Amino acid sequence: MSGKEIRRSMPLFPIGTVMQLTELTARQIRYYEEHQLISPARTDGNRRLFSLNDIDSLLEIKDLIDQGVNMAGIKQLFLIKDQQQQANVIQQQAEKAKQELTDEQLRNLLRHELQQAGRFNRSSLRQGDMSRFFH
Amino acid sequence: MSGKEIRRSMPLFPIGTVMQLTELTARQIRYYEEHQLISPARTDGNRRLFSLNDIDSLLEIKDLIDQGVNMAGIKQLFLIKDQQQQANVIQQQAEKAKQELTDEQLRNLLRHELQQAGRFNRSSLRQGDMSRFFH
DNA sequence: AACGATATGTTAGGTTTTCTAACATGGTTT
DNA sequence: AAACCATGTTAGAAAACCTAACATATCGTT
Repeated sequence: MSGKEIRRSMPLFPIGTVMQLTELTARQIRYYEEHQLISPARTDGNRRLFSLNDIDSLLEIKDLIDQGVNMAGIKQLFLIKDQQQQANVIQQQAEKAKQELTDEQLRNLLRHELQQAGRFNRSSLRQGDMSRFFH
Repeated sequence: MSGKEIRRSMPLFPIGTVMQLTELTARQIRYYEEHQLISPARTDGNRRLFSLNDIDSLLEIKDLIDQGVNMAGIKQLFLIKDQQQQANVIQQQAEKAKQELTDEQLRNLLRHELQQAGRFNRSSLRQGDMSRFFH
């Protein structure tokens, strides 16, 4: 339950490993970083550490480059993808919020009804109290 | 479908990353390797590269050491665990083989029965042929 | 209490990997 | 042809890692 699991965003891999995993050269990887397509973390000693997400991005970049897309194009595509993801997150949050709100409302409703019932009971208990006929 | 996915046995992490992930010192990690509790791969330049499995093992080792188990004990525990896993694999293979055999047998049975039925039909068609009463 | 073994720390010297920065180059675009 | 883009190549420096050796604290055993 602590920070043991490996998250997709954890900086784990040195550039050498990433080179093998992606079949990109160090030069290419650094160039793509230079153009802000990725933002690998750094060690205290200034060495790059890549996450699984970074590797995914690099593989996407590689694909797109193979298809003739240039840096600017890839940047735009990534922006749009981010926006979509952002939209998805918001969508999910909204959904969740709605769900929670519905629950909340349900609880309110329930409480309200109980109170109503309570009044009812009270008034029904205090038989003979005609104050309810006056405002 | 190619070798893209990250397997638990892939050598990926340098010792520095593993140190952070496991909170073990380099000295400890190398010592455990010396005692053959792990066998990380090496780069061409002789640097250790650890897999997710290695990291799992190291976390287990850490746990066991915290519980007072020594190298020899851990080695035995790992041996037993390996044997059990091995047994499980064999068990699964047996199960699978049995399944396949059963299917095969079923097919054989079916064929056999059809042949029998065929004979039956034939014989029933060739009414008057009494050879079946002789051996 | 002394001893030896175990697990780990520490240090030293050497090698590999990675870093930045600069310049080189082949293909495109203008 | 000139400029640009993506990448290669090189050089020098720094970080990370390697092995090997020696140091040390904590044990269990004698």
